[in-house]
Amino acid sequence: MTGKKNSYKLGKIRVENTEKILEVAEKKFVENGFHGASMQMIANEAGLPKANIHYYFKSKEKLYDEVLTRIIGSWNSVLKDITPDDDPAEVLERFIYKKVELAYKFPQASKLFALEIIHGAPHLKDHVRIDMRRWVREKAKVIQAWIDQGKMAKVDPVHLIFMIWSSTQHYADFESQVLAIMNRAEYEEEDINTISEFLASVILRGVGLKPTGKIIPNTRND
Amino acid sequence: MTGKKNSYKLGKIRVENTEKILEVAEKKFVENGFHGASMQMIANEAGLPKANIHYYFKSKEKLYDEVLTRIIGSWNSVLKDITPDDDPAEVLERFIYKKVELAYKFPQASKLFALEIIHGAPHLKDHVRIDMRRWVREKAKVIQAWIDQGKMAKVDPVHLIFMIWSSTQHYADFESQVLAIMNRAEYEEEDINTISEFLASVILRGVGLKPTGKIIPNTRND
DNA sequence: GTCTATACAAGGATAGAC
DNA sequence: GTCTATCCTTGTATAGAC
Repeated sequence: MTGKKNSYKLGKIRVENTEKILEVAEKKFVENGFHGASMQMIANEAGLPKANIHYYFKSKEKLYDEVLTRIIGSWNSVLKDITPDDDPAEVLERFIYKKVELAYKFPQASKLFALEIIHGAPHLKDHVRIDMRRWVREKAKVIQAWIDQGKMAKVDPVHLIFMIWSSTQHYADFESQVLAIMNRAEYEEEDINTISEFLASVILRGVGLKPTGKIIPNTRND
Repeated sequence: MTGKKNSYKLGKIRVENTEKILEVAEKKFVENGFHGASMQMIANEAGLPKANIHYYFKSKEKLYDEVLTRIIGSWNSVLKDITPDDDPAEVLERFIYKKVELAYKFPQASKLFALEIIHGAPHLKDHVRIDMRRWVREKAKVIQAWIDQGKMAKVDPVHLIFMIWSSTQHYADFESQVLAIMNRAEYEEEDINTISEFLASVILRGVGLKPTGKIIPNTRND
């Protein structure tokens, strides 16, 4: 029983430490890039000796991979099940609001992913690429069905998805530029509503739809 | 005269070498990040001994700064003079086409700038920030004038500028993701036209305008 | 102006004591 | 499971020969 209690306690420390390390590592990788972030920096900020980081994660690469994997894993929730019978205005509006919310809540995650893609996605596993392609293909097919039913304007569904991705993520990835131009220290809840409404209104009208106005900001809409 | 001829010849070598170094450095910084790109790599690919890079550029930081400065300097051409009397549809359409063209022609430049901003813009000089803010304010003022004249829908001009930036730059910065999803090895001229037309059509309609159709792809429109 | 050789620091990783 | 001390590589930068 002592053994069990012991391993439980140690297990708890393990979980807490790895959690702390991953959190700090994400921040440091975003701020300084993969090579710019040193294990020493991460260890210091996590309040652990450098060797412990290597104990929990075999190498810097593995640590980075783990950070990246967790980020990607947390994204499979958006736009889960949509069908040709759904209302495109509602679905697209919800998609835009959700993406802006994610950009606001997890800007670091968005940034790290952006860095990875800009560098040519050297750490992205093949299955992720395939999953992403399938995800886009599926959603594009539904959008195309809406177009064929005359529910919305004839536009390329894939480029529409890119447009929603880029215009929403911009507020996370280019945060420092956006804030500098808007002369702000940081985003406020109000900005998030303004941004969501702006993007939803322009994009929906742009594809021949009308914003529903059904979405209540800052609540669960998923 | 010999002296003059000599310094001329040497000057020519200097220009050619610095040019080559800057070109290679830009590529390496984009691929590997600031810390990931070593002076050795850059020297090798430029076909020069490492010490020569230090001879032309005092330090790695200075080299990076120079690369960044040149990129920013090459961007002041877009949307130069616009006035409240101009036709918003024409101006915005030209803006979108121009930005897509830049993303296609200089993807590395776009990527390096994106990396810099994502990292919090630690190397961006204050005057650049100020210039950017002024640029946006000026253009926003003109757009607001168009709105006040009833020429286009009531939308926030600053967010509209962000939207055009983000959706166009996406094709450069997220190139690897876009190409993977589109199942392509690289962009072709045709893609550029498709993208420009898509973005112009959705954004213009989104702000209550009609695409003019005046722009002839792949020609000078500036 | 160019390049070889080298100084010096930083970083990733591990051995081994606790 | 934790941490100190250390190894070894790599990287920036420069001195000094040509």
